[in-house]
Amino acid sequence: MKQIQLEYFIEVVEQNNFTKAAEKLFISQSALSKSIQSLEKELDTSLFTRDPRELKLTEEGRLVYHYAKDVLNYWHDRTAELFSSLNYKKGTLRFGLPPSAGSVYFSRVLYLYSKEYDHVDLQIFEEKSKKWS
Amino acid sequence: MKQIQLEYFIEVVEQNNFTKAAEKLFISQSALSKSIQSLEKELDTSLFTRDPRELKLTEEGRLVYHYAKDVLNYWHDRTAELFSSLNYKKGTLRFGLPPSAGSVYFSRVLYLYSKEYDHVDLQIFEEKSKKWS
DNA sequence: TAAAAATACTCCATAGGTATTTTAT
DNA sequence: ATAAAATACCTATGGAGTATTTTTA
Repeated sequence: MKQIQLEYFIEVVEQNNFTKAAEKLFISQSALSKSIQSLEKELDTSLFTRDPRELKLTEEGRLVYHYAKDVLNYWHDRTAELFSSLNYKKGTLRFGLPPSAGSVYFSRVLYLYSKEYDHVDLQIFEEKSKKWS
Repeated sequence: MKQIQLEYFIEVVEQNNFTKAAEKLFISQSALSKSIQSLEKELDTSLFTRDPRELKLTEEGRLVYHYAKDVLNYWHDRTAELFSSLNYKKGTLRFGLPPSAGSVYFSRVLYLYSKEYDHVDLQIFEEKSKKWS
């Protein structure tokens, strides 16, 4: 059982829809589907009842959801503590883009970055070039 | 930061020696070395002072060791709870081998199995074939 | 019949292995 | 000179992508 699978599973539960969750996660619907299937296989249970009309968590799915939130929260909190104990150079990464480009093109990268370095205060903004200082 | 890196790091600390830790982990010394290096790179710190004569944890290494023990314990405990809540078919896997073969040949497989399925009570024994029942 | 998930492939990054080199006493 | 870690190089697996098919209200 990998962290990433639990992150993905949580997003599917919260969106109650694979396709929307995949968008939020910036991965393909196919990749997400396979990831959840591998989790179900490992737990030897099914986490959702799949109708094209409605996705519903099973009883086991509910258990796994609470478990996943719990362990990931713990992991993230302790990790944040570790990074501050290490006097990790916390800081703000200022990241400017010309308005015409639109930060949407960078979303996947920024998303991945913010997951990896969630102890860094990431600010994204768009402004005319004269404002940059 | 991956679970596996933390498991490896803990073993190196507890053996105080890369080569011995690699044996315990059933991976090559090279793979272990690279794994610890990637962890050091990610944390942007060095975890050991390396002399060929003595390996010593740095101050940061000590912090990371306590962190690693903590988060992995939490992860394992919660996971064990999840598996029992799922009425996971707990049980004993009895695994017999002819004495001549020697279970040493299966050690890597068994080691990996026991890490993956640590909620299963795994018993390993060697006996003459007449005793099997 | 349409929307959503599953499947069939292809590709690539990374974890691992073996063999060899470096390092410090 | 030696023991231990690092490095060079190779391989294979798993996670991701695109395109397509299946499913059922």
